[in-house]
Amino acid sequence: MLEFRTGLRRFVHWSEQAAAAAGLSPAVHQLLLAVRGSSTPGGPTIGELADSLVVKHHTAVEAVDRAQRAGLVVREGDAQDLRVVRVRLTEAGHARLNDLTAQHLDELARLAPSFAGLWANLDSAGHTGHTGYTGHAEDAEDARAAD
Amino acid sequence: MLEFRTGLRRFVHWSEQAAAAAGLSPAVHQLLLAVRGSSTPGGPTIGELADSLVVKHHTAVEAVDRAQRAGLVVREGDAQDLRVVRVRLTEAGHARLNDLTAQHLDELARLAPSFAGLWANLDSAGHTGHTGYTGHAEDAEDARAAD
DNA sequence: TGTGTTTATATCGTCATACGATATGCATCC
DNA sequence: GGATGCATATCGTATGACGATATAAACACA
Repeated sequence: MLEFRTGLRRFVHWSEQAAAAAGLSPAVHQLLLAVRGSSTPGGPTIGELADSLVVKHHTAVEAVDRAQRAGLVVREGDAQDLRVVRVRLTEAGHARLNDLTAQHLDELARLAPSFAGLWANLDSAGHTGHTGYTGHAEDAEDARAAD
Repeated sequence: MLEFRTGLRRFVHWSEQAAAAAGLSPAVHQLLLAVRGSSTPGGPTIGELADSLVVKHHTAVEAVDRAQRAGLVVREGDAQDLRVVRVRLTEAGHARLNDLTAQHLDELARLAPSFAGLWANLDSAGHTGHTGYTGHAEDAEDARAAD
């Protein structure tokens, strides 16, 4: 489990470094990914982005602010519902993102095999008596091993 | 890929909520896990912890400071090398951590199946022509799909 | 033994980012 | 056509990460 956590951290950390090297803050990078990954016609709304990034909407607002200031996305008002704002990638945004995506696919391909093994372990660990949370510290040694 | 990222985020976010509910800041929670997970006899050093958490050593120092102030770990000087400090969990630290670990195993067991599927996809995506990073934005559509 | 280099830990100031509380404007529904 | 609710935006605050820097012990070696 510690191994799993550390592996995850290493990937996230690596990803942030790569983004920084391309001149993107981690948050903006994630935002661009979320915008590109959206399947909503006309582009995602702020609320959808917040959901996708698992943050509150005002956090998404700030990320869009920064990305827009950097010229990577644009806000576009929705014609139907004047409350909603749709976010679209600019050409610059696309270009910046494509550079990073290729690198990420490579890195993930490199990591996937080791992670797959860890998942298998976690999966079986989950079926060996830990499915009932008691709130007590009855089996510290067992927990430590699993972790 | 966006799905993968979002899933990861959801897990991390969930984990932070669970830690907060137990009165632990995310950083301290991760620190306790790293201390417990260490196999170094006598307990991990600050440097080992920093490595395990994938942060700079002064970031680990701060986390240990906070955890120590909360009574969850103690610093112990090394007898051999007077420069190094070893970190050990207190009883309170163990107790707090055990509460959380049981929950985490449950949650991971719940998530493992869906993640396993995503890994399989990523694994194959990595072997279909993306192993050479060109630095150009030649195949935006392909990248978007993979992401 | 003395001096320079490396290693481990700690301190300081700063920055990015997330949050809660709150505000504003538009939509929708009796 | 008010009441109610939702999408977006603003403000102040807290956490946590970093680079630069400091201190002290260990080590290397003349």
